[in-house]
Amino acid sequence: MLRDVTIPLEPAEHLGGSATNDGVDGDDGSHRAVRSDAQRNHHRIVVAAREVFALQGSDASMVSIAHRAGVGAGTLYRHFPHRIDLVEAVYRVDVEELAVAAESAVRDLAPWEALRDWLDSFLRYSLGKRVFLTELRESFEKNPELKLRSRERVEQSFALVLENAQRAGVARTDIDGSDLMLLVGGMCTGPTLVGAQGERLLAMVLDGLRVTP
Amino acid sequence: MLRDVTIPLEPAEHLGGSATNDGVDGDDGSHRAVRSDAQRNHHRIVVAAREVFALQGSDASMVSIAHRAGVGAGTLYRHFPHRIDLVEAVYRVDVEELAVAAESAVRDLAPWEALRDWLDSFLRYSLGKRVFLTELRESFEKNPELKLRSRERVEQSFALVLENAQRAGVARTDIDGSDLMLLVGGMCTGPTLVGAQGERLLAMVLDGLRVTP
DNA sequence: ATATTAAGTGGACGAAGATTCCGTTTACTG
DNA sequence: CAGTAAACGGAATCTTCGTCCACTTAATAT
Repeated sequence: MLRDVTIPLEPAEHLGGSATNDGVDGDDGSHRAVRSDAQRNHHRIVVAAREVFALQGSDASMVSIAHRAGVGAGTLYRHFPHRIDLVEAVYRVDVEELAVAAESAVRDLAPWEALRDWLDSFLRYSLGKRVFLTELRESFEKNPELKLRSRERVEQSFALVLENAQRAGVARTDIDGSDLMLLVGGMCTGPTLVGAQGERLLAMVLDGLRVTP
Repeated sequence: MLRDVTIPLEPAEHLGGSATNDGVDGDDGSHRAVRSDAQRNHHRIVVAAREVFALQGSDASMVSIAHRAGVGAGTLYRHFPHRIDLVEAVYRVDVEELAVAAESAVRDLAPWEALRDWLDSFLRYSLGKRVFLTELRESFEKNPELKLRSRERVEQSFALVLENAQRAGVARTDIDGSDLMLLVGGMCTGPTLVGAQGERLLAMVLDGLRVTP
């Protein structure tokens, strides 16, 4: 996938950042366009990072990523001031897919089935994207003030499917989306999780979630 | 496997590694007793670590702990070859308390109440001992082969209260102690957990856990 | 007491990684 | 083509982990 869906790029003005200006020149008009080599390097770094993360896990060093991308450390840090920025760039597409899946589930399925199916998608996703969830968790742990876009996007999806089920009267109303994300996300980032175990636990959580008839 | 019941609280032994020469070796006969300064330093390091962890959180450096204990880095590493060994030593008492609480709950309460109460204790404990759970999780993530005694002790407690309820027919039988620990522990190590949220989620988990009448 | 000796000590040291700094290069613009 | 700001890259710095080893000391033997 080289040219992916044009993700609505945001002004990117959260703290310190403005790092992930994704190659596309926003026609502000007042300043120069983004240089072509910068665009190219940005892309190469993301690709290299994806490869290295897949290969070495989440303890890959920044310099090794820079080296594989064929750029210097300074260049990497110019584009991604913090490690988490790079991680977010790598997994942006996946997160977007999850969010879209939540929306289609809500649109196409009955409320309870939408909730169940999307949680199941999330679970299967987690099993493959442990690196991402781990990194996310760790940066958030280190600095809870940090607003992580991908995190918020996922939280929105949790809220979407849950509130949809709550409005339909099939899910208990004393918990909210971030509660549920804490529970399911926490279990999915557990280092010991294996496939069948996740399904068992998810079934139990769904039983606890369903409104008692 | 039977495990030796640790009668004394502060024998100067090493954890981890392969040398599981545990506790006060009674009649090895051939070697010297533990030197008094070694014993003293062991204790001072644990005390210093407790203070530093409480003060700086889990990202406290080993050298800063060594310095506060008034010993060199080498001494610290002699006593605690890995960071997790130190963490376990610091929180050993707390873990033991939890385990004892599980046993008394099972002894003194009805099965379901024992399960509920102990999970609640675990939750309240987690809120205060975030450092411990985080460290535990991280070392386990880095090396899943590692056998961590405190982790096993907690897992045993989960299994105890759960299986007790299952035998009494009040808890679903398709999950086991480590499943439950993954779920509840995962949620408790979440960086965003706050008091009321934990209680809400725990109530839900208990609903999902209770056998449907 | 004193000598012996193995265990214990502490800080210097090297590896490794994160992040910054800055002289040089390069792609746009006029 | 020249001017310029942006981007580059890698050397330099900083921090922490963990090891090593020459020296010290407490327990034991004499």
